[in-house]
Amino acid sequence: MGIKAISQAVISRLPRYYRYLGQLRDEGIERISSRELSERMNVTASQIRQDLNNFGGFGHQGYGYNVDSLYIEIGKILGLTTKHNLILVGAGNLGRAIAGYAKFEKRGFIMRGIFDIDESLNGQDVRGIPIMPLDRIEQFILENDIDIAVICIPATASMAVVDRIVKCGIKAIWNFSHVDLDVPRDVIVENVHLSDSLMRLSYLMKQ
Amino acid sequence: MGIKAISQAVISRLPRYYRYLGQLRDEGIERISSRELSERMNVTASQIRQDLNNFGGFGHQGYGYNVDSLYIEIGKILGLTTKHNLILVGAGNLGRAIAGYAKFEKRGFIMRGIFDIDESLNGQDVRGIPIMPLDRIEQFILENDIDIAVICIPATASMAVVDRIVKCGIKAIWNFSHVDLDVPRDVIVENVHLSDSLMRLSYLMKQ
DNA sequence: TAGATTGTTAATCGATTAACAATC
DNA sequence: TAGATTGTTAATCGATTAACAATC
Repeated sequence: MGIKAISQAVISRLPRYYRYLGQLRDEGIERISSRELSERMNVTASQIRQDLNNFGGFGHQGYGYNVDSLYIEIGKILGLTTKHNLILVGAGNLGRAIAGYAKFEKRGFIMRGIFDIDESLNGQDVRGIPIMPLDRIEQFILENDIDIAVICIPATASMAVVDRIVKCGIKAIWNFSHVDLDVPRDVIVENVHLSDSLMRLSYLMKQ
Repeated sequence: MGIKAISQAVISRLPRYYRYLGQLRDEGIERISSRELSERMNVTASQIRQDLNNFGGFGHQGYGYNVDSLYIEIGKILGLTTKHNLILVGAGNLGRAIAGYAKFEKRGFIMRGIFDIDESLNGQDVRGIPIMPLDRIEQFILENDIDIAVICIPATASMAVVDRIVKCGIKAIWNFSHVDLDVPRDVIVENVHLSDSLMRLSYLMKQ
């Protein structure tokens, strides 16, 4: 194949590069060397060059990297040029906060529908996105070409819903529930375990 | 000192161990071997034993680990036996969702006050936690022994607020804003970069 | 006791950093 | 051109896995 596997460590750093490059662009900075960027980001210049060279030679000897084009390239690598249709499962506080966050749409993530087990929410909406009863979720996924589901329901309820939506061809799950989901190998799960994060903070405070 | 530094990788795994042990306890399971736990958690038994032995020998040869006492020990290691007073900065949707999440209190994290630049929210509350104007934040931190601040405001506003609260002796920041905060070395920052997480998911979907 | 399983040392693997020839 | 900086190889460092003696 020629395509070598990219390590999780590298993948996790890509969004941060993207964020810094976006900021440099906003500041009107045209070019940057790996050394300058390394000082801003507090990493080694060597790491930046190694990371980027996993995906191609974006730099120019003696010049550095063009901020604008590197920003665009990393955006492509991250898949931000592809549109994704999302659904949210769980219209609680956290779910509503995420559905209400319009900025994701700039990056191609479009929230199409919200599902909740509480039928009394039926007919309500968040930012114009309708809240629907959970038993219509399969049909909605198939009819609206949904590929990402955001899971914001209690841990005990998650696995059952995930099993159902995976059967409909959902490709990725952004999981906010406090449980590790068991899915087929070709389904992506990205976890946001808030309580784990808070415990980590708690541990670090003791030191 | 005798205390060797614990790697970030190990620290990040601790909350997951805690979660699984809590679940085992709820299932009424009394003891577990590193091998059994490794199968549940999908890691190696060797890693589990190595990780735990950073903190002490919690197991018994020929027996394994006592679920209940290991759960308690990891809770202690994570600092969950210490009470922490929190404030929230930013009463937007995400902030309210976090303030509204009562479960953190079981782990000793008690939300004492909410601050927002929008003075019209003054007098409102979330779960009985008062929303106050931002200019009272310093006084509140000092008078209420606050050690953790949760930051849920736009990236552009974060650094200014963080500078102010760090001066009042805040020990840790749970940062939900999309920016890397620059703080003195003794202040802990734990980031929850939701957009980074979504980009990671986006990248993984392409593969 | 015999079997099971830990705690820990050694071996392996992978990721980060350093160095430098290539080259703009 | 001379200086700067990349892309990439080699060296180092750290984390994970394997192995096994200790021991319950």
